[in-house]
Amino acid sequence: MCDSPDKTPIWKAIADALRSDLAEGHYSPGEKLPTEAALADRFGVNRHTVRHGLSALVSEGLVRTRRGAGAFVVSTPADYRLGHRVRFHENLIDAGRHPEKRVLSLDTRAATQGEARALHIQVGDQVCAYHGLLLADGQPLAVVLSVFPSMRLSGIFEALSATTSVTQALRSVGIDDYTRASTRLTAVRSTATQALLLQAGEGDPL
Amino acid sequence: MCDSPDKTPIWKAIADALRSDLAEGHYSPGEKLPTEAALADRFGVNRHTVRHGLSALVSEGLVRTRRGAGAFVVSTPADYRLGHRVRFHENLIDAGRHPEKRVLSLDTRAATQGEARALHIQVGDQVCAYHGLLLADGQPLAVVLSVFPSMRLSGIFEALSATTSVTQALRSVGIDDYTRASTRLTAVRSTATQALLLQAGEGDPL
DNA sequence: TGATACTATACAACTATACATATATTACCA
DNA sequence: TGGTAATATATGTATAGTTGTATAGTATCA
Repeated sequence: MCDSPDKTPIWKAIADALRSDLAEGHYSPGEKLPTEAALADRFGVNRHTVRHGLSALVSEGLVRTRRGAGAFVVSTPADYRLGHRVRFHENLIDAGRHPEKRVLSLDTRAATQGEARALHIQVGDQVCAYHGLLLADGQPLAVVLSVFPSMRLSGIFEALSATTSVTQALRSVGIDDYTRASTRLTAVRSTATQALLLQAGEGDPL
Repeated sequence: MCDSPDKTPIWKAIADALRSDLAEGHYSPGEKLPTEAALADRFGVNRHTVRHGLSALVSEGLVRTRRGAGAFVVSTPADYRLGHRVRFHENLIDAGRHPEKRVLSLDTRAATQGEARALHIQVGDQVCAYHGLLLADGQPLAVVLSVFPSMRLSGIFEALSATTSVTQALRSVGIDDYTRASTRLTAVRSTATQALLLQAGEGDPL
């Protein structure tokens, strides 16, 4: 009965993610895609799973592979923008809820090993850890924890300190900005990637 | 035969046995448990019975399974504490930088104690953990870890499955909708992710 | 009769590893 | 400078192992 929400194979999700990358012009024709190993690492899956996804793109004629060389873009899907106006899930979460963001704490401390590795910084380097709670209509929607390297944030901190004076008032604005800024991010690679993630199931880089 | 007046099902007994093994440190965090086949052989039962027991541990958050890889002991993270500074880091990404979002992994698992408390859900409830990396101009800006209660995300999951079924055609539309809908989530997501990471500690038993 | 618990079998999907083979890069030498 | 060999890199292929899922069957108990 309950058709399990995860029905998309990982390889297909990967194919979709790459296809959307192509459509976004992230890779131009003739350009070389990342190696299978790199992609496998990025998606946290096995190389064969990536290969499966790549082979789909190859059979679609979007990508061509050359043994020993790599995978190259042949053409970019043009029918990507065509809008079938199929409003399926327009009301997934919105439905007119207004979000709220609650700051639980903010702290400056040294980066842990994992964070350092992820951010390409030293283990001891200072990072800014933000801990917050996201609410929708008063209901907790998610706990959030972000870690930023202090170095790269120095400029931002200045901007922030300016805004911090407003404190709470800033909150909504902050959300707005963040939202807008990350909207692009989301659009860039999200649905496919998200689908992939859903399936990916913790690709811990052990 | 089963002549014994068993009141407790076999699968539960198996779960208990494994749980006590874990409690006694017989398996260290991150370590791989014996395969289902091996366990089935050891306990002299069918593989599915072992799976039933294992799934209990999984939903308890003690164990995590990866298809094709095996079952692993979840690394029990010490709850970390953040200080009480109040500052903001909201609009980091704009400032004209080129943002990128890279998905590291996505996982569905049981909520930890802290997460459950923050989200007002039960400890065992399923949550969707998203792990990503935020880049600006190609440089890693932040690691993000978000935890969402699966219940409240059911709509999104459906939406995703829907889009994947329609494949590409829906995608552009899906992205649009998704973007708008998940804008808030994204804002949340970035922060939430962190919490998870810190907890996960990302044990690198490399 | 029906529900529950377990068994049995089969297949799909993903992982892990190893090796073969083609290409790219570098080092070396004339 | 130019050509060749050696090395590293990347794809192609093969094999085996593991989890996920689906289906069907049997035994027990209420």
